[in-house]
Amino acid sequence: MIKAITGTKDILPWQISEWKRLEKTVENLMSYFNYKEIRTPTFEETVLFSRGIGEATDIVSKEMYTFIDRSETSITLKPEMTASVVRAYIEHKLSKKQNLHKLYYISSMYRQERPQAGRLREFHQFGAEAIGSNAPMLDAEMIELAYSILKSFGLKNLDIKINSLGVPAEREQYKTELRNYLKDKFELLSEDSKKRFETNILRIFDSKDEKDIEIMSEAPKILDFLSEESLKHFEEVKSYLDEIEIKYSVDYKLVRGLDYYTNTTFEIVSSSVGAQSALCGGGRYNLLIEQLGGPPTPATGFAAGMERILLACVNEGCNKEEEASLDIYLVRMEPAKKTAVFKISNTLRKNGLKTEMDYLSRSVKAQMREANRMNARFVLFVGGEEFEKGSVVLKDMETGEQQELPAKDLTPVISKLKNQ
RNA sequence: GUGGGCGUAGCUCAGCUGGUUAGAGCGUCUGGUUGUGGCCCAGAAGGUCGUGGGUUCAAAUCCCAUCGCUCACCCCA
Repeated sequence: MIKAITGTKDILPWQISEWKRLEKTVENLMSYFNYKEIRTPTFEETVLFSRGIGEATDIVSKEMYTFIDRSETSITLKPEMTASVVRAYIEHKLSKKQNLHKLYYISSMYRQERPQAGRLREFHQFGAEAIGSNAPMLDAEMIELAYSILKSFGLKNLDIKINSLGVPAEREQYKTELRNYLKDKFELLSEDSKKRFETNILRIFDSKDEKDIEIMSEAPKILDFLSEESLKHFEEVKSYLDEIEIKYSVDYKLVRGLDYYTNTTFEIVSSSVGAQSALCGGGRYNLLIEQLGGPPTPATGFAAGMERILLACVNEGCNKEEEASLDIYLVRMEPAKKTAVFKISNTLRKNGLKTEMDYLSRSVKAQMREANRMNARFVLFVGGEEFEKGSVVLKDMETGEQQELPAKDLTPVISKLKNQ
């Protein structure tokens, strides 16, 4: 049996309604905040991501789906959207069009990680990017937007965590300080953290090792290394959140894994999913546009994992079962009436009625069971002595009432169904 | 990449101190008088017991390998 590739999933018909509900929620809120949708290709030149996200990050160094195509170009399936959106922003010279662009997307992403609860190799994200302003208000709006979508979808048990990573110079100084602090404690660190000491020292804060946590609780904090300006930006973001009464906690351990973040970073976590509890993450990236060859442009954004949101929703019981519905089911009483039924279905469907019939030559009883299972509002019997007289019989599946109607002119049936 | 758990019917699972034709519930299908659903009743279909090897008179059951799923680490959304 051929199976779906590891880490990919089919979304089956009965799961679609929740996906659509989430997509609609996203579209709604995005429009309230005046974000415009953007769609970019599924794959890009590899260099876009290696340069944008950072060569040393896990995503680039070991998780990308990269291949050489027939024209010898190195292609990569997008592992995230920000780099692509920025590429489009630069390529189409959007900065010339207007100062600020507020963009959103809903799309699939690809990363070759080991699958687990809330983590797939092909997964879906929605997100927003506001390119062209350094206003702390926009950072706050970004958090408000992400939070509003999750709330509006029906999620509870959410926590917002924010932090500031400052600008690169400040961060470098902090890293140096951190290295000094950890130097004589190095041997006490876990094996993973020893590696992180070299690769990405900030990530040691993320460690779940008890000893590491103990060591890091005494470590210097990034907020103490921020400049006046960075600190002011951070304070403003917080005050805007306070103004609109959005609760958050400052988490100096919140370190994003992508290289391009500057100043504000945030994450929204849920206690309703497994270990992969971050439903949403984002922050400011003021240097990325320039780094990718565009004009120096400040920007901020976020991305949210749709599978995780859906999972949290199921675990919280906030999902809404959509009742299957059918306006009318046509029951064929004798095999010979096939053509008549087919013609009637054509008329009803042309008039905008959800119509179904039997394709398996089953008994009347079986057809009725089917109509019931499909939750048909009405059943129309075609055949028998009534049909000989030129009539069809309409049955209301709720009340059980039946009435004879002329087969030639189905207008009364149609208007009855449309009016109810 | 590392570690734990699990692979028996479409689904959820039982059976696993080795022993005749491998079970249940749900679902599906067909019937319960000429042409009518839901509830109820009856019957039926449906399984290479993940795959390959080994031990044995005998393997779903024990051993090994392999593949897959899953959870966690890692990382991230």
